Amino acid sequence: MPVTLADVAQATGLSASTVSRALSDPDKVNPHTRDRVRRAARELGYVPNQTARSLSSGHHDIIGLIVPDIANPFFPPIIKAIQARAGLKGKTVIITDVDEHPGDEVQRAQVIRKRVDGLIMVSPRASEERLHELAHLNPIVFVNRQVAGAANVLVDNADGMAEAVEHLTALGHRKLAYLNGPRRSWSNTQRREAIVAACAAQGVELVEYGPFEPQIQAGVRAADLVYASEVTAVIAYDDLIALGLMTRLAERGVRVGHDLSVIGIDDSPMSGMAYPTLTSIHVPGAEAGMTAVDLVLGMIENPSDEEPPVVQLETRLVVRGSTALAPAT
Amino acid sequence: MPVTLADVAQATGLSASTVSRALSDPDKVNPHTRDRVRRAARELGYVPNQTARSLSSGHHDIIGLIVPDIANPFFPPIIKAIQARAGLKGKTVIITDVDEHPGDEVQRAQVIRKRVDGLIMVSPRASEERLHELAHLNPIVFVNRQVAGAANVLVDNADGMAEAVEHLTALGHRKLAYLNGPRRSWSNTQRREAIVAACAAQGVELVEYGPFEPQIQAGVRAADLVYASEVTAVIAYDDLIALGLMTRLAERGVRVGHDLSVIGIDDSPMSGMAYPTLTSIHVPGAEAGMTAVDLVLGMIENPSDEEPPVVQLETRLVVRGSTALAPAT
DNA sequence: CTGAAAGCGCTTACAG
DNA sequence: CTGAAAGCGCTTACAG
Repeated sequence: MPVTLADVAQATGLSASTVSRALSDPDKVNPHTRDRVRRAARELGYVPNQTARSLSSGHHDIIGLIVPDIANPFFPPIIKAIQARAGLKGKTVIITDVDEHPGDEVQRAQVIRKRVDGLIMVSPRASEERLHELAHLNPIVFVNRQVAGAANVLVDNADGMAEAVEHLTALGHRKLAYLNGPRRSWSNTQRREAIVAACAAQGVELVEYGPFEPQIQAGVRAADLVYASEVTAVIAYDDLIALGLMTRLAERGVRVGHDLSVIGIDDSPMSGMAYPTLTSIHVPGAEAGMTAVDLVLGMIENPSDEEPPVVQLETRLVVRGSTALAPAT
Repeated sequence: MPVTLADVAQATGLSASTVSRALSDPDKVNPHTRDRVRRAARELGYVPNQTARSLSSGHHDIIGLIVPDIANPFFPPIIKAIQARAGLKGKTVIITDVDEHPGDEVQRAQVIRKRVDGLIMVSPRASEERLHELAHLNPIVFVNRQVAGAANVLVDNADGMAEAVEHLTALGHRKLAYLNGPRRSWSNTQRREAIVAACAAQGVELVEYGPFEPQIQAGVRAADLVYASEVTAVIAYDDLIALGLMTRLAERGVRVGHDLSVIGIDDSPMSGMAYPTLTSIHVPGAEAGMTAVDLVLGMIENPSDEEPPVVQLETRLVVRGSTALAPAT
């Protein structure tokens, strides 16, 4: 039923080979022939069958993207940046959401790898051991997660975290809490180590709570722990936890940005819309996504046995309304 | 390099046909043979090439999903519901985000249609005329958008809107504003007609503003118009606009849920987290998504020339903190 | 229950 | 510059 290459060949009286070339490698064909083929193709409504093309050419012009949770506002900007960048280079991206199930990450990657030319995995939750299994399948780049020996786009939490602690110190805070992200989360380990170091360096007392899932509800739970403690400032593993925290504290009569200061991480779009607006550590997600596309395309075009590239990006603090002078004691 | 069916055939001394059957249609093969094949496949690390399988079988076990904007919190729950439901039936879904470009919707659909068995389009922005072009390509179902003669999962805005106006009337509001969504948006037309009808029926005065894009920033702009007007309550095209509105009004000293009542639409996860929490009209997105999967799979399995199915789902009002008694005049 | 053969719709060396 | 042929890795009637 659908129009095939053979139909176009027949209509023009040319061979399938020539039609194929005219359409996908025009330089190898007489300009006049090329135009004739193109016109016929258009008239017949010919659309190449990508599946057949992939099978014979061995490439798909598709990049696979695996993310933990598209409902987490940290990811959409990254996904969009990746799609935009890939589109610019003529590649399509197919997205898989694994719903925060670490076990699914590797399995889903296995399933789609034969359909894609390369993979990007953003903030994977699986163990490094399991991620290693993937490193040799396709060109693959890991974003926001260090995997030894693989291509990585990493975000250095240290700067932003140091700025955050510095900011709080300058406002007179002497005792603060860190709300941990998920147990075994690589990002959380990075963030935790950065804040411990920053607090030690700046002589600030630190208490920790958690682990908490990166969800608003977890922040709501955290609020009661914070309420019962004596800290004057809180840094949360991410904006979602921070937002849940603020909501619940408001219910209990705590004025965030007055009685208590709160800092989130990710600088997601919602941070500017919360009440009060949320001071947050900006993580360059879109930039990381674009970089990942460039890396993976480079690896596809130019498969080498050299050490895979590793790119480091920086974080920085964005000050808004949720941080203020420590209350007088 | 990768292990093929032929490798497994050779290893077992069987033909490729038998190996193929043992793996994908086990009932057609001697149980003993089947086990032998499976063991060999496992040992060799054989993974079927889906591209080849698709080319010869003619199906992909993939459903294509096209959404306007994954960063809009209305969509992730729908996407997740679709993925979950499809996964249950052994299908994979590939998501395409068209970044609110109506022109891309049809084009992207054309591009992926040869790679998928069916399409789901959620809240498409393109003209009905253009959408009609797609209706005959694949099995396709349109969610949250009426396209005559095609399979539709629709959401009836009338009930929720009537409840919203009723709720405000009961609180003493007599003059309210509707913030329109995008010009030419089908949903906006539905919502607008529903509110006009509800206000007329209940004797409430209505003023309109907009069009506004479904983005927080648009709500911020809307706030100043509302501020300058004399309404005591506002219903926004969606939660994002409502949230932007609330934020900006708070900045200007208006106490939402006291001086002014605000109602959003979509009941997105953020509505419970805003301050005050946002009264919103619940739209059954997840349910719509699951229904769409069932419809499209039904159409794939059972292509008929009968009238494509149309399912209607209901909306309802969820009351939270942003609506209150009209201020005494 | 199993195998040989054709075919899915392309691409791409190889000749000419 | 163009064509005939082989091949990508499977599936699936058709025989036996």
